[in-house]
Amino acid sequence: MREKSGATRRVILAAALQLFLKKGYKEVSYQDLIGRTGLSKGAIYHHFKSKEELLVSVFEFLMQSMQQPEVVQPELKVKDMASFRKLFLETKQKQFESFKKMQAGGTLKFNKLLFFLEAINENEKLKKIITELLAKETLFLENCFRGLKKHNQIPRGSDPALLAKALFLMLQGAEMILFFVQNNEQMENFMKTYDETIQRFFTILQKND
Amino acid sequence: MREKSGATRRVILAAALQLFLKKGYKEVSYQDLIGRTGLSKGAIYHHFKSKEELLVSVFEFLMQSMQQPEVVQPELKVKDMASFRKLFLETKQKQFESFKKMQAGGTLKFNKLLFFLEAINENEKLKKIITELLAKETLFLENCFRGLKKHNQIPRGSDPALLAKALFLMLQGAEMILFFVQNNEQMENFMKTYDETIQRFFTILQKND
Amino acid sequence: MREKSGATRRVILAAALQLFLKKGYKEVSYQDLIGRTGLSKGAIYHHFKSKEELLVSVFEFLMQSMQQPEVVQPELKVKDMASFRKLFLETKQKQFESFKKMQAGGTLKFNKLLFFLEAINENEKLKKIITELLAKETLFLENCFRGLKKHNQIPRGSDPALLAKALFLMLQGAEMILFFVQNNEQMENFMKTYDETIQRFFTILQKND
Amino acid sequence: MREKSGATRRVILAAALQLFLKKGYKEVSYQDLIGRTGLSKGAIYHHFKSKEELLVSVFEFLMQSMQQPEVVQPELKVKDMASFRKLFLETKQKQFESFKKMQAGGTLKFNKLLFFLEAINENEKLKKIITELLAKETLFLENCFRGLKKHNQIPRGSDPALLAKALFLMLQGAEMILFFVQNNEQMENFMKTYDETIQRFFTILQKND
DNA sequence: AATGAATGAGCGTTCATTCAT
DNA sequence: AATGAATGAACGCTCATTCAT
Repeated sequence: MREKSGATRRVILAAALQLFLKKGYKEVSYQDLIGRTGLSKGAIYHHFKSKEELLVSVFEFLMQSMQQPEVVQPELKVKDMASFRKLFLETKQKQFESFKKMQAGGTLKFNKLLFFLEAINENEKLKKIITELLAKETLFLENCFRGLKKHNQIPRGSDPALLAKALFLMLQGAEMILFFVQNNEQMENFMKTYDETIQRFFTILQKND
Repeated sequence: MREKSGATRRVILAAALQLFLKKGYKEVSYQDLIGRTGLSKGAIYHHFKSKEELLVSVFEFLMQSMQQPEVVQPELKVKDMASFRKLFLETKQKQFESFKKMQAGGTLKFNKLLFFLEAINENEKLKKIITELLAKETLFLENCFRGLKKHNQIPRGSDPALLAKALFLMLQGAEMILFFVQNNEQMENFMKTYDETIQRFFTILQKND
Repeated sequence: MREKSGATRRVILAAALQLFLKKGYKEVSYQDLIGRTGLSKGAIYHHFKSKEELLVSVFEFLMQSMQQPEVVQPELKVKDMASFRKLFLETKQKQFESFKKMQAGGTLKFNKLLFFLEAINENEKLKKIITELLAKETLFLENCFRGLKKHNQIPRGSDPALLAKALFLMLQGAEMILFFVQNNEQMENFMKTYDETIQRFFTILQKND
Repeated sequence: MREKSGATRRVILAAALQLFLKKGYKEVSYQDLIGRTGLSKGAIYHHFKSKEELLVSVFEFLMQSMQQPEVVQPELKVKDMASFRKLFLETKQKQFESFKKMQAGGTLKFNKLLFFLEAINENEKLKKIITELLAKETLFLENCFRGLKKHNQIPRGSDPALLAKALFLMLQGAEMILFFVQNNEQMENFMKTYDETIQRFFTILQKND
């Protein structure tokens, strides 16, 4: 039965995404892709004319799920640390779930960091995409802090942008440490780490009120 | 004689280190190593019986230079933010320089992150080494904060361990972003980023005194 | 309807001819054919059931244009060297032009020799076609020499068949050298070479009158 | 047993030469080379770092045998048509034999023409080598005609250079026809063709004395 | 201690061809 | 008549590793 309407394309993308995140881009061979898709080499090449093109497509595919879900005016939703935590963790949870759906049952091994670094090395264009993603995440945090400020939940004179930047870096650092330390990354570990980091940040922030 | 043998070993290690940091472990071939050392394939195999063994050796070799130089009692040296910044940056600077010396004239392309991630994927043992290195860095920061606390430079009731952890994560996050954004990593970029991050951290810490 | 079908067939033939002459048979892929015709793989296979069948068809198609245009009784038209040259060059010119028309605007890259050799290797039947073509060219020359003989333009006792064979070989040799030496074969180069070769031949022939 | 002193290299060259002449450059795969040499793919790549480098090396290897054997002053040896024929055929014979020796027992399938054309297409440098080879052959013929002229064996006023050029083209043409017509090229066929062509040429030359 | 010849598995990619639609 | 999805063999080439010298 000849597939239509991009179904095969999506099968390849999902398989490639899982494999790339598990083993890294370089380490994934067409043999692996064949094994996981059940398709022939030729079929894969029919849809993506090179491994690099596949990488770029997978990347864009991934970005759809990594995208900060469109949170409408976080500055209105965040009133205190509790609502901040709630919103942030819910948002991340949604990300993971939309990502999980993409995986279509594959194991969620999630070595995002290695994959991103390799992707950047391979194709300049992907660097820009990642940079934009990171900027969006920072902006999201900034808006949250704006909400907090309005409710006097952060020290007077604090700059939401600065706080956002700081927390963002901490979150990134924490995530990175996870990649170094964990072997079988699970969503729960990430969520726990995010939560701890946010709490740590607020502890510091409020220590001297 | 023995001396000479050790010398060859070191030649290989230095070449491998440069190449691993530049291209990543997987991407480096024996061909590359031959090109940079001027030695034969057999000679390299004579000193390291596999690529993985070479990786481990290079890693240990690298760790010597990455090692937090033995700073004697940082808690005695740090009195205020200025002396904190000074000590931290000087320490990092020394690290870079000892590393530069190892490179023996090679270009300092420094994709540490990719290399670390690949190394961890390749060999479990290396994960432990990295984890220890990170712990040492955190401890160093903690001792610095202890010095600050003694001089009442941080809010009363603040936990030096907590502050250390937070700053450490921010520094890691900042370093990571650098790898994503920079192309030609230079020592200067790292130093500048470290400095900015520290200053940001203190701005937040002192905002509400 | 039927017309249209024949038209597609001709589109494919023309594209294949150009490509075969430019890159050689083996080097031309269906991808190339798709690129030049704008048709799909399936469409080409619909008209020619294999690459070899396409080759044979292209070959026959080419032969129509390579065919010695039906020169009526060249022995009546050739009276001296001047009329010989004129007739021969005009005939060749017509060949080129009919061929150019076939190309439908494509660049006239004309590596006939490579194409012929590959074609022969691929399909025994084509060898016969080429052999017949060469025989026809020789016969044409022979008839010309008969005309010359009638007007006593060649040494008494000379055999027109022998002269034809000799000149034919020279022309073939000259053409071959062109393929070795030229990069971008142009009709002008061929015409010039033919002319020079004929003149050389007559110089030798008449040296001792 | 590890081979030394280029023996393996020579094995590869001889095998490649036979295969290239038999099937043409493009058509020969590393699988073919492995089959004929008994070596592994890696071994061949150890000696020639690409197929193109192998082509160039084979070409130079071939040229040693194709080289017009150093005939000392042919103009002194050639006195009449008989001695001309003798010298020319002996020289060709020597070429074939030195070439046969290179083949080391392989079948003498000799599709020189296809191989040359492909080689030229592949690598510009080889074109120059061929051109020089052809020039040398022409010069050899010219010197022979000089000898004939000295003994008044050619029409007064005839230019040895012109005669050489003409005969050379005829020989090339004759050789080319052979490639089109023959399937299993044998030395004998070539020798016979050369001889016939020379005789034809002289018949024409002397027809009108 | 050091060389470099040899191995063979595996890589990404291209190819002519088939066939359901 | 025409499309394009799918196949799988074959391609040139690189790789880490072994080993006789």
